[in-house]
Parts: sequence; structure tokens; C-alpha cells
Amino acid sequence: MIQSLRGMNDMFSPDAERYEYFIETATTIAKRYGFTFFEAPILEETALFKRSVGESSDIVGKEMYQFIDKGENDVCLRPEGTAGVVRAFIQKKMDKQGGIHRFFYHGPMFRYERPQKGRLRQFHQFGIESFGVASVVEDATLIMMLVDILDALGIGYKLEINSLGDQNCMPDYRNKLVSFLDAHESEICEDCKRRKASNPIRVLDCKNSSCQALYAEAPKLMQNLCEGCDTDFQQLKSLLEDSKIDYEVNTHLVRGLDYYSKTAFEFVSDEIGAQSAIAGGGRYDRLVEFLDGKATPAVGFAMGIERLLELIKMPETKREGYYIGTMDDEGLPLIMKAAQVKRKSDKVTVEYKSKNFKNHLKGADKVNARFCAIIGENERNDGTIWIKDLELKEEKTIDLNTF
RNA sequence: GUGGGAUUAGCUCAGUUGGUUAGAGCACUGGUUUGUGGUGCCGGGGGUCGCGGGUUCGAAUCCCGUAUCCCACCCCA
Repeated sequence: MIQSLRGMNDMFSPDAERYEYFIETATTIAKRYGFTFFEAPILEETALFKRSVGESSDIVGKEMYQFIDKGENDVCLRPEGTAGVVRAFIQKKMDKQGGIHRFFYHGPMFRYERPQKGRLRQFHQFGIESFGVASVVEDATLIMMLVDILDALGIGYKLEINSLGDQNCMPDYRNKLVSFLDAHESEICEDCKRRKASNPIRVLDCKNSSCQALYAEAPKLMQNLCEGCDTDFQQLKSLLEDSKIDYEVNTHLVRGLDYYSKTAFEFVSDEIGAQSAIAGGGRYDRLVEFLDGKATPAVGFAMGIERLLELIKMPETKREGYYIGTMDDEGLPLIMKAAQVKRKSDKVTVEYKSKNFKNHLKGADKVNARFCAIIGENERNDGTIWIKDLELKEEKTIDLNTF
């Protein structure tokens, strides 16, 4: 038997219904905020991700589905959504056009990782990207939107925010931190030694307790923000407070993708295991320029749909549509015709097999139909159809032509 | 990539120190005189015990390999 690849899942009902419901809800809310749908290719040139996500990241370093295609192009399956949107934005020359551009997207992403709960090799994200607004007010708006989506789905969460600084203050801070790490080289764990070389900021969220004790003494990013970054962060906090959004400042919140600067945020859930981040995002003011576009401030986020699925509180399913059956084979043409008429406006389930009265009612109940319609010998002779409302328990026999 | 735990019917799981035709509940399906469902009663189908080797007179059970899932690390959505 051929089976699906490791870490790649099929999605049937009811998960597929939860998925649809999520997309529908998130889409509705994104549109209310003025975002428009955008669809990007799943396959892109490898260089795009190397330059945007960053070669120091695990995603690019060891998790990409990368290969050479028949035209000898070095390509890979997208590991995340932002790079493609930014590439398209520049290619369409929207950077030169100026103004504000807001997009939402959703679809599969691919990362070659060891699967576990909440971590798949093919997974789905819903994301939004906003271009052209430098103000932190947009960051706050995005967080409000995320709160609206999660609230609409009945999902509980904790919001963590941080500022990663910008090109003025981040390099200075990174140097200070590296000096600190150099001075304590013998005390840090192997992982942190590796991080020091590849992405030093990452040592801050090391889970090793002796490292954590040491880093309590380390220079703090929060205290090293330049004036602009600090002002923005203070404004973000007060905007969230004005909107009655609870948050926690987590100075150890570090995004794994190189392109983030200033605002970084993450929504986490304690109900889904170790892979607890359900949404994450932040500002990436330098990325458009970095990908050869005209400098354009931008901010965005992505949600991991599979991680949300089991948390979604679905609206109650109500009885819906018609179940139509006949008690003898002569009635089959009649119910087929009746179904054709009724399907113009309602969901219709037709039972092809002749059954007795009781079994038809059972069948109607099983498919959760609102109405059970039956044509027996009597109805067939009279040109009528018997209908019962299974919810109100009311029944009637009407002329088949008025059905 | 590292470490650990699982894998028996469509699903959730039993299966005694290796010993005849591997079980249960739910689900599915048929019947219960042609007339009232979701909640009665009776019956039926469905398993190369993840896959491949090995030990044995005999393997779901013991050994080795492998695949997948789960948990943690790592990383991130």
C-alpha cells in the first residue's frame, strides 16, 4: 500500500470542516480590516528564502525541500509565506508605486522537520502582510485583528510582545551580548556556543537553567533600544492597553527569522503541547529593500492552522435540508425528480433503495436532515409526498407538484 | 538531527508463562408483516495482528531490521 509521506496529512471531515470554518472566519475579519486576498506560488527560487529568512536560520539551514528542477533551476517549496509576498510586491512594482498595500493569504508551507504534535512537514498557515505603514499603530492593529480572529473562534491564548530593535540599536546590542558570551564562554552550554556564532540573540531563550541564571546578568535588549524603538514600543503597549488587550512583555521572545525588527509578538496556547505558538509575527521594515525593492516599511503575522484546529469551538450543527426516499421501486423516478427540484435551494440526500417507513426515518435522522420526505404506494397513487419536520415533529402530505 | 514509548477489525482497545477457527464496545449492514426517527429486539459482514527477516514442532506474544505515529529535546506557525 502506498501511504502518504512522513509528516504530510490528509484532511477529511470533520477536521476539514474546521479548516474551512477557520479560513472563512479569518477571511471575513481580514477583509473588515481592509486586507485583500493574495495567492503566491508554492515553489520559488531557493535564493529568495536564503536572502529573506536568512542562512543562519534552521529553516534555511536544514529544513528546506530544495531541489534542482528540469530547467536546472535551484528551487524549493516555500517554508513560510512572507518571502513570496514580498517578492511579488516588488515584482509588481508596488514598492515604487508607494501607498499602503494590505494582503492576506493562506496555504501549505513545507519544512523538513521531525514531526510531532503540532509540527508537520506540510502544514498550513493563514498570514497577513501590510506594506507602507511605518507607524507602530499598524502593529497594534494587526494584533487587534489577531485577537478578533481568535475570539471569534473561541480560542484562548496568551499574548507576548517584545522589541527586537532596528539597524541602529540591534547591532550594538548584539556586539555587547557577544562580548558578554565571550567573557563567559566556559559557563554556557554547547547549544549556546553554537548560537553565539550563528544567531547570538537566540541564546536568550535557551531552556538550560544554568544558562538562564547566567543570562539574568546579561545586557538586556530592552535597555539598549535606541530612542525611536523605545518610543514605538511604549506606544504599542499603551495602544494595546487602550484596546483592553492583555499582553506580557517577554524580553526573551526572539523570532527565528532574520528579517524581523522592532515589534515581535507571539500568541501561545497551553493546551496543545510543546509546539505552543499558534501565531507569530512582527515588523520587517528592511526586508523589501533587502530583496532589491524600494525601502518600504512592513509588518505581518502568520497563524499555524493545524495547531488551531482542535482549539476551535465550532457552532452547533443544526438539522439541515431534506432526506427523500421511496417505499417501492416504482417511486424512484418520482423522488429523483423531487430531489432535482429541491436541490435548487436546499441540501438533499436521496436514498435510492426502497425501504419501509421506519427505516427511512432512521436514515433521515442519520444524515441529520431537517425534513424526511417519503413517497409510498398511497402517495404515489395520489400524486402526493409525505413530509415530516424532524425537529418540530410536524408532518403533512402535500401535492407533489408543490414540493 | 538526538533520546524514549507505541503500532491487533473502520474507530477505541482486550488478548494470561509462545499452544486449536484472535475477542469486546462503538460504527457499518440486513431483518423486525407498508406507516413514525434520534433511544427496542434479532442477525450479518469485516483482521495476511504495521511491514520484512529470524528463533521454534508452533509466534499477535521472543529476537533483529524497517516504516509510521506519539512524547521530549531542537526549532517554530
